[in-house]
Amino acid sequence: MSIADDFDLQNFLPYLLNQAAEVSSLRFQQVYKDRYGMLRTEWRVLFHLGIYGKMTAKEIGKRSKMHKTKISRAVAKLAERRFLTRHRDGADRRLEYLELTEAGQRAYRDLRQVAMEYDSALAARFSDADMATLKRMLRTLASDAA
Amino acid sequence: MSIADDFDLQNFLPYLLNQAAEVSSLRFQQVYKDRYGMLRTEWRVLFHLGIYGKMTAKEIGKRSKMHKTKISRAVAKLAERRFLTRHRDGADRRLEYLELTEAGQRAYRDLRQVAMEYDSALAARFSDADMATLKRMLRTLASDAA
DNA sequence: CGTTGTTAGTTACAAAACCAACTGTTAACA
DNA sequence: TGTTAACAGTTGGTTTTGTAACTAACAACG
Repeated sequence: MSIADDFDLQNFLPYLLNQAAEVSSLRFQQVYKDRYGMLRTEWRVLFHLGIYGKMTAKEIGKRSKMHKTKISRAVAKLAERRFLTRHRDGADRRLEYLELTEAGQRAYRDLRQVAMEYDSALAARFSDADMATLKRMLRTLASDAA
Repeated sequence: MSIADDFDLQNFLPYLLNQAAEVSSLRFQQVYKDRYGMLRTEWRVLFHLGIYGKMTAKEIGKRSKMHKTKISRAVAKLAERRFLTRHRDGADRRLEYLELTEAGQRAYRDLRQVAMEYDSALAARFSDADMATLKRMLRTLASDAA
């Protein structure tokens, strides 16, 4: 009972997912951290704006599932560093449109390149079929844990 | 360039892994948090001791890849709640053996049951072959990001 | 209009994580 | 032995996150 239980942590999916996520995030983190002093929340906001263009904090929240306070702080940091600008909506003055500056777009394109190369390096360790299976399953798991 | 870029965040493996990990951890977190007021670090330490039996903080660190300060604080909390006991090694007095108390083992067995049921529920959404592929790939990714 | 409810976003405070320096102990080896 | 290095584990101070309450603006409906 107290020694050598047969439950295996390495087979417990949430644990395994966390380990894989942590390890695989590390190298990319080093780049956006060392190169731009960004946090995870910040590169995510940067990427959302880089990919989809101008949008509000609310929309970023819906797409990324990040909490609005995290987004608010990430936006403040990115604005302070002149990576994005904020524009109030004329009709509904609660809304604020966020848009990358030239500097923000340069940072985005730079990091996007790193991300793509890193993703390819990770994918190279597996067959195309396995990668497709993996991504499909991860998307299912991410969309809602049964 | 600024609008509708073609990079897809949902295909960037580190991002996708994080999303899946976060969502799939949530339900289990609710149980150990609501039922025992534990943190993630604490259930991990509890499980390591429940599964492998008596060991030192150092060994837990090696197996779990958690930083020693996290482990130290989790152990302190678990000891305070009488879920584990600490015994100095007679020969090398730097070492401290950690072992679950009866209460600790009860908590472990309770949570292990929850974990197993949750894992089964997650697995039920996929074929056995796909689950095997998923776990194999996650283990590869967790062991070292190329 | 005016009250009540809802929404977008921010701020304040507490909880947790991170990093570096620390204590106490053993090992290495001149 | 004596000195220096290495190791197990802890503590302190800062950063980051989480939670809840807040402000400012709009909407619904009497």
